[in-house]
Amino acid sequence: MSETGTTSLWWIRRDLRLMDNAALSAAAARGPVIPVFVHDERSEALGAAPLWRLEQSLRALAADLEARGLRLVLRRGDALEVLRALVAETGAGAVHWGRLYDPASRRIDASVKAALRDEGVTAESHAGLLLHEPMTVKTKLGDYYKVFSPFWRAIEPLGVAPPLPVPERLTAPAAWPVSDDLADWSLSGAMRRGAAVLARHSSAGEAAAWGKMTLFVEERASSYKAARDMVATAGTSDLSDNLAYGEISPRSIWATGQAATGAGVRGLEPFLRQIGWRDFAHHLMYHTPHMLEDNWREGWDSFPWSEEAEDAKVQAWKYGRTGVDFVDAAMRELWVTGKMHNRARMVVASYLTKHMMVHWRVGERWFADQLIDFDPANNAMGWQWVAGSGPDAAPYFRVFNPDTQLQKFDPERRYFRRWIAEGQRDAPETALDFYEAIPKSAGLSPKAIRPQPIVGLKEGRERALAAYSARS
DNA sequence: TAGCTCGTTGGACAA
DNA sequence: TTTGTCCAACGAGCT
Repeated sequence: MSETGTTSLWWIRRDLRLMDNAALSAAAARGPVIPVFVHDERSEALGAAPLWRLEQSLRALAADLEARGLRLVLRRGDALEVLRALVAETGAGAVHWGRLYDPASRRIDASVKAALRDEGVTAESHAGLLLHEPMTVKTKLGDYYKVFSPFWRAIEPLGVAPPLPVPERLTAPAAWPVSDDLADWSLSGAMRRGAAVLARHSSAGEAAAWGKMTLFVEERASSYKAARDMVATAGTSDLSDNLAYGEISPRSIWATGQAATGAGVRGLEPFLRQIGWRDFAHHLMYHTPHMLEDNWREGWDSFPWSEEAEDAKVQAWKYGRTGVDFVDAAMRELWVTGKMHNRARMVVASYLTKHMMVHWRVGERWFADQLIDFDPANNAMGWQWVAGSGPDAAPYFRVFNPDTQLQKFDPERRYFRRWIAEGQRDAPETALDFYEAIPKSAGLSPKAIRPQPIVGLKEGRERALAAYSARS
């Protein structure tokens, strides 16, 4: 395209940001950039909350692009067909994008790359989702890692590549291709009533992500190690959904953490280790993609888990009506905020898979529909870790006791009161929001009486342990 | 290679 | 109330 160089498509995946974006930088270095997001419902069936959150992220990115004289081009359909059509419409000579590591995305990447190159178009994928590429981290014997600690010991000393700045020059093309209207995609449709509730509790976009990062470094990092487990305390970075959509990159987080540590801020190490866990989950998904669907350890295939997702007890779990305080509070936090405290995730997962003896897949699917920070690798690894079927060495008798956990990590019952309205005279907004988020057909009311536990803690634990030791 | 050490997140019970 | 010990015994990764 004339004197301004080659026009490139920046194909946006899970990297809705301008900073530290290798694909955007590579495109911008060649000339005009056309940012394009392809919504491909057939190859990526996102749940209700992730779709809602995607819309927020797309809006924020569109505004950021507009401020720099660019537009966000939205198209729906098969990625390769859409990109081909755009190349033809715009005369673009290159397509750049950020790599993903789930099996479906890898197949799409490979086919897009091969087809475009065949047609003489430069097609390049770039790293940026993780601290380190999953294929580059290997044990001394050349295998992939199956245990986190040695994995972390291997990558932590390596440091990470410094983040890239926002490209200085972002040039618009001579003419913009037509774009869908985001509103027509109805990404919030599946959330129904819940969308308005979620909107009160989350903030999307690159600027919001950096706001959280700064707040964390300045006010939370020093007490993170102890506070991160206290479920009623705002002790974490709260960046999980921003990370899930790539509004901030892990390399930027790493660099910010290192700089803060250098400036004397303490406590960043355990936080950066958590970013390492995110890498580890993707490392495992890359090397053992069956982890997303099936037991990572085949030995668990014979375990007598129920998979009745519509069972009344599973419904009670989903709607925070198990009668177990910690579990119910956490499941309601999920309805209202689209997130759940990490410790609470372990507790509700343990209760579902052990006390209730329901397959982790049922819980994993529910989280995939409800979490605004949904990430396939993190979600599958987390569920399999708790269930015992995953790559981890926790002994099978490790069954969380929700009551003990609540005493330990919510001794003043602030978390419980924040989310459970029943029995409170002046229930807080957060607890009442739950009734606005759930379907009216659920027929729940804050005036209801707290139910008795659907599975008692003692019997549940004993039944699970018996089933585990009988496992052939 | 064979042996050694260690493994994110726990619970129950006894002293 | 707090602290220690056992639960049951695998397998990853290193040396």
